[in-house]
Order: sequence, then C-alpha cells, then structure tokens
Amino acid sequence: MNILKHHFYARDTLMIAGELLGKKLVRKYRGNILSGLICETEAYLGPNDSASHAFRGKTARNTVMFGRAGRAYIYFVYGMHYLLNIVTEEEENPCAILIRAIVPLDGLKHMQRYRGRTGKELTDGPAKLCQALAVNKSLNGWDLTAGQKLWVEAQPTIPERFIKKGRRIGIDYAEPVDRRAARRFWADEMYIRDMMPKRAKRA
DNA sequence: AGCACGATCTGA
DNA sequence: CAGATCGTGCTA
Repeated sequence: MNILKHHFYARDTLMIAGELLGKKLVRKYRGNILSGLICETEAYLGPNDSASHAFRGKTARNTVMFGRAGRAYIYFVYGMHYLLNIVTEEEENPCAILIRAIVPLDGLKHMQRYRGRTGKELTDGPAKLCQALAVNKSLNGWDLTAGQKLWVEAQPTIPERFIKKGRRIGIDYAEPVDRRAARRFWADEMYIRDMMPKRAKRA
C-alpha cells in the first residue's frame, strides 16, 4: 500500500478534490479493515467560500481546518450525523474536502447498514459513509498520513473524461455565487461500473 | 442563558 | 415532505 502523504494534501483544493476520486479510503476498526474507493467529493474553499465552515474565521469547531493538511476534519450535524473531511492547503488556509461517497471494497460485511438495497452497494452520502466506516468525532484532527485507524491509499488517477462536476449539496444558506460553483466532483457511473476494481466477496 | 439552524437521512 | 435530534455559534 502507498499512503498519500502530506505533500499530496498541501496543494490546491479543487485539484485534490478531483484527484481523490478513485483513491482508496481505509479504516481499521476493531481489527477489521474497512475500505472503499472514493467516488464523490466536495471542495470547501475556506475564507473565499460562503458555504465553508471557515468563512467567518476560526471557531472551536473548525480549528482543525486551520491546521496541517492531511488531517481529518469531522463534525456533527443535524443532531445525529458525522461528516468526514480532509484538510488541504497550507496551514492557516482553512480549506477542506468533504468525502461524500465510496464504493465499498473490503470489510463490507462489517459495515453497519450499508450493503445497499439497490445492488450497487454504494455508500452514497457523507453521513452514511461515516456510519459504514465507524467514523465519528473521536477521529477529528486525526493524521491521515500516519497509516493508522484511517488513511487514504494511492490508486490510479481517474481519466478526466470520467470526472463529473456540479454544484454542492445542502448549502442553500450560501451566497448564490458559491451555491452555483462547480465544487462537487464524482466519478462517472460508467467508470464505477467498469473500471473500479472488483469488490471483496459478499458475506 | 437562550435560540435558531445545520456540508443529512429515513420513511410516509 | 416532515421529523429526528443536539452541538455550535451568535446575541445578550
């Protein structure tokens, strides 16, 4: 395995958001390896983005965003859900990428609730993804480059033609410019079906 | 100290 | 399309 290091994350956020597609998100939990290929992300551009938690400066919640790239920024929303982000850019430039969906690969039978009902078995949704991988706020600030508990492994970059872009989800509170901006990235259905590695055997 | 609301999901 | 459900940030 080839774990993505700090230099991968300390770069342009929009660029990384696209490059993260197809990368392998791995969680080690209670001795089990749970993993999946990232297939949807959203970029949040800190002070320049009214949809970002960091838009109005540093607070207790978003402090991790102002820190070192490659750490997990995890927060609690709607009174019941956790969402996983990866911090990007240089320190004090509070940008992050929300991981919205993965195609499960390893440990499917240990993933809570998300074997999928459609047959596609895609963990499609940032909160469902956290439940599937047993990610919660205890991992907030966790160093994803250390190779323990939670990390991301290098995988072939998805060809440009299979990368789709569009507006982000659930940010109606943001200014029109930021609502409309194409800062969500996802792997084309065709790529997911044909190109992504076959999943581990079903339980 | 009080209050409004959220980078969501589920089930009707 | 409403309800769940509570931490967070803003106002006072």
